Amino acid sequence: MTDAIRTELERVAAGFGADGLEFVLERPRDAGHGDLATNLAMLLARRDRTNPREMAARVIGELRFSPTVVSRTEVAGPGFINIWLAENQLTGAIAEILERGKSYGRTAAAGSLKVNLEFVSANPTGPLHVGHGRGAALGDAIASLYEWTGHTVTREFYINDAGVQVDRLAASLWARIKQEAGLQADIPEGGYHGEYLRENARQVLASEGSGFARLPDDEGLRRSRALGIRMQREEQDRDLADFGVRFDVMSSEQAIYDAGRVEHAIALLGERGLTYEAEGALWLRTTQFGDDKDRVLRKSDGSLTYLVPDIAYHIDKHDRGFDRAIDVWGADHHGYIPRMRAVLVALGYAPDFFGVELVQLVKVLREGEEVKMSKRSGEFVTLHNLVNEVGVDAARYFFLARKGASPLDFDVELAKKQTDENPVFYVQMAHARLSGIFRTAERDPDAVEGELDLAALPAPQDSELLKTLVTFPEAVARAAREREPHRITVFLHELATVVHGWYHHTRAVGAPEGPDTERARLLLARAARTVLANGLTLLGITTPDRM
RNA sequence: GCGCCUGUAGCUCAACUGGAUAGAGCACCGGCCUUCUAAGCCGGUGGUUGCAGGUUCGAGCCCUGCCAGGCGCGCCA
Repeated sequence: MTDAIRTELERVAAGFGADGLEFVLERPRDAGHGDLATNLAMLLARRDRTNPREMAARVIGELRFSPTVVSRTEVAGPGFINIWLAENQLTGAIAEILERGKSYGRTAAAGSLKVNLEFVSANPTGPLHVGHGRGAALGDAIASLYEWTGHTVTREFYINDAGVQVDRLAASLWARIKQEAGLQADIPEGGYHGEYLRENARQVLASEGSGFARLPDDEGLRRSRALGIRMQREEQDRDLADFGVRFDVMSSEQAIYDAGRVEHAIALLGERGLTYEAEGALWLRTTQFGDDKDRVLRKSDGSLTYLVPDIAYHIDKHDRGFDRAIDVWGADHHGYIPRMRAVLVALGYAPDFFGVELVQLVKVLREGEEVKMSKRSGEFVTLHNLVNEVGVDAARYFFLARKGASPLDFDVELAKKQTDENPVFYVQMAHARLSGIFRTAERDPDAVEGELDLAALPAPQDSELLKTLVTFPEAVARAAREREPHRITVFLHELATVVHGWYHHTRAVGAPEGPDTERARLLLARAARTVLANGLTLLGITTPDRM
């Protein structure tokens, strides 16, 4: 809706010799400041060191808006240009919601990108915990935001099935198997002590036979490794599926080794002159590309550092033709970003090819007390338990209610509450109430059609709702641009507030203002229900019709 | 010691790439059910945006220096 206005402002800006100037066109907080406002004139005045209000007047003099688009403009405050839309703009915007339905809010990107979004990527050494859940919710929502703005997304999970961690898993499981069979064995240093491995051990003995525990250590370890990875992977996949997260591609570190891509990566870096030998090790010159020290690729004992398969993996993503590789990482890995970026820049990839979204820790609170997590001892809050307790909708909403970089307090009691204190219920309730209107009217909401008659919507709550609805596509676009899904939860909460106020103060079915108003309010209710549903669906949250 | 993140109402957080009078929820106080879901609505109390400077028409946002918290700084992953 604002495209035509932006285009005209850009034309005038170009006339002032400010082609491509990045000005803001936004909906002011204060309704008295118009439907839209721009700081264009203030930016021009700054450039020319002239009076911003005079510049605003000159800009307005150059603007040629159709009266069917803009009804009025004014200079305001320090030099803002406030713009009032023609009424039929709002009618048209609502018509667009009704027409586009489930796809309202989707926009086509100027240049459609092929995006790889890697998230969760947990070691296959134990159950997913709440931190993984936050990463899963965030990654999935960012992926959806890219899709909603016209890009193609591959959701990808990287399985670290080749490193030291899975060696420890194998040794730990092997020890548990022996223990379950009544033999003497200890969990090794740095191993996994969780109860889940005892259970896995019993499963192995049940399926493979009790003789399994008496295999020679090398064979027992080898087979424990494969079985352990498989069992952990299956459990993780089940937890993710229960959480509503689906991956397009599961990549395996081992497979990258097996395909020779790791050695290939070292060779490639060598060819580019990016490596050197020193102190018996092979080093990578990451300092030339923004890292604060060079990094070892091959240790003096001949083994590779974990950096190498990660490099190979990111080269692989590039080779698969992605324009963007976005990784969702735990915040404790942030020190790792400069070296990975340095490598990819060194290889000549575009600077914005690689991006990282950091996820801060989740603190789980129960009755005001922190539930402590310790992976080493195996006592931690699993995603599975959390979802069982509070449900997928609440878990997703809570994980997405804050930007990823902020630490999150997850109040289990609040998430379970079925009252308006709980934001997810508050938002879903708005949707359910709108659905209730159509039950009362005995109408299928999608069958309510016709042109919206603004004159039949006299209540201030009517116009507030109208104006809130049409900002949804911009909210989506911005959330996508910033990779910040929390902007959608903020929008949804605001919209829900407006819906509840509208619902309370006005009546659709049997509207006292008459049948024209009833017709218009049913259309408005349908549009509001659509937008709420689209926002919730984007975040992977259900849209109940009754609660 | 160095780097990254964070610091906004009693608590949890927003704030549209530097805009107009910093906003929500919870908590607290006071109202509202003959009404499509009171699982809701309306109003009120509550702020030196950690501190001190700087940049400019304008700073919660940018710069500098402090303070506090978290994370990281390995030929571990």
